[in-house]
Amino acid sequence: MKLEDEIKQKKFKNDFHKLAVNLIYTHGWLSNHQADFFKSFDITGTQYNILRILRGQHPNPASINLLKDRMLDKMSDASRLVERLKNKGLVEREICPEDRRRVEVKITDSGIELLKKMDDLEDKFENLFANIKLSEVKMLNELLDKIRG
Amino acid sequence: MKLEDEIKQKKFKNDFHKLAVNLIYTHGWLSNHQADFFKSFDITGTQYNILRILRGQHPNPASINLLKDRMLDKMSDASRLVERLKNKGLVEREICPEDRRRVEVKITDSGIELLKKMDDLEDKFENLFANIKLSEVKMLNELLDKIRG
DNA sequence: CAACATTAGACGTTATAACATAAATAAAAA
DNA sequence: TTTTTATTTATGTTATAACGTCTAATGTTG
Repeated sequence: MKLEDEIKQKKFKNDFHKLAVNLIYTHGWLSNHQADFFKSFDITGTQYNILRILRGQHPNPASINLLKDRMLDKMSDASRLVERLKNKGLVEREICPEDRRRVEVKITDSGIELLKKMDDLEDKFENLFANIKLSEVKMLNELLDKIRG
Repeated sequence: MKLEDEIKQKKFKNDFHKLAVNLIYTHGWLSNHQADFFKSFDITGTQYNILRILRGQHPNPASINLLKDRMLDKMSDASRLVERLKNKGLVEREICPEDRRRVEVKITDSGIELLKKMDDLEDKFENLFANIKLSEVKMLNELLDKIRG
C-alpha cells in the first residue's frame, strides 16, 4: 500500500523526505514480523544476532568489544545482553587469562542447537517478501548499499 | 559500501535474506543520523513524531488512541510519552468533558515554535541521501511500498 | 435499574539503545 | 619504578517498545 495512505498523512515535502519515512516504516513492518518469529523461540532479535556472531567465531571465544563491533545496530550494552543469554544457558563467559580486563564469551551446545532449529525456518524471509520479484530484491539491495555511500 | 563488507559477515543465504539485513542496517544508519539532528533540539525522534501529529490536528486536540494509531511504529506507551512532552512544556493534556475516559492532548505554542525551527533544517535529508539520484529515490519508494504488499 | 462487556488510559515489567561514569587492568611515559 | 594514559568491561540513568494488568467510565442487555 502507498505509504501516504498507510500513515494517513498529507503529502511529503519531497521524495527524499518520503524515503526517510519509508525506510523507518518498512523497517518497523519487517521487525514486527521478525519479532513474531523470534518470540516463538523465546528469544529477541538482538539476542539472536549475538548468538549468530558467536557461532561464527566458534569454537573460539568473542570479547565484548568484538560483539559490539559486529552488531547490526551498534550499542554499548553488550555486557548485559551476554548476561541475559548466560541466564538462559545459551552462552558462557569467563575472564581472559592473558588480559584480565577482557571477557571471553562462547556459545554453548544448547545455543548451537537453538540456532540450528531456527536456521530451518529462516526461509520465512522468502514468504515475507513474496510481493516482489527476485530482480526487484536485487535492485533494492543495490540501491540500499548505494544510499549509505 | 557493500553490506557484506560493512558487517564483516560471510555471504548471505540468498538475496531475500540479504534484503532483510540490509533494511535493518540501513534503518540503523538513518536513525543514527536523525538522532544527531534531534539531539540538537533536546528531543527524541518519537517525541518529534508525536508533535508532528499534534500539529496536524491543531487547533483540535488528539486522544491518546489517535496518537497510537498514527505513530510510525505503533506502541502502547503514548501516555508516558505525552507526559514527558508535557514536562517539557510542549503539549498540554486535559480530561475530555464528553467522555471522561478520554484525554485531549494539544500542542502548545512552545511546541509549535520548536517544530518551526526544526522544519527549516529538515532539508538535511537531501544531503543525507546525496549518494543517490532522484530517479533512484523514486524507485526505492516504489519498491518499498511494494514490499509491504 | 442491575449485571456484564467494552473502551480509554494509566501503570508495572522486561529488554533494549544511548548515554555517562566507574573500576580494574594493561600499556606508555616520565 | 612511579605516574599517567588508554583499554575493557560493568553499571547507573533515561527513553523507548512490547507486553500484560488494572481501573474508571461508558455501553449494552436482560
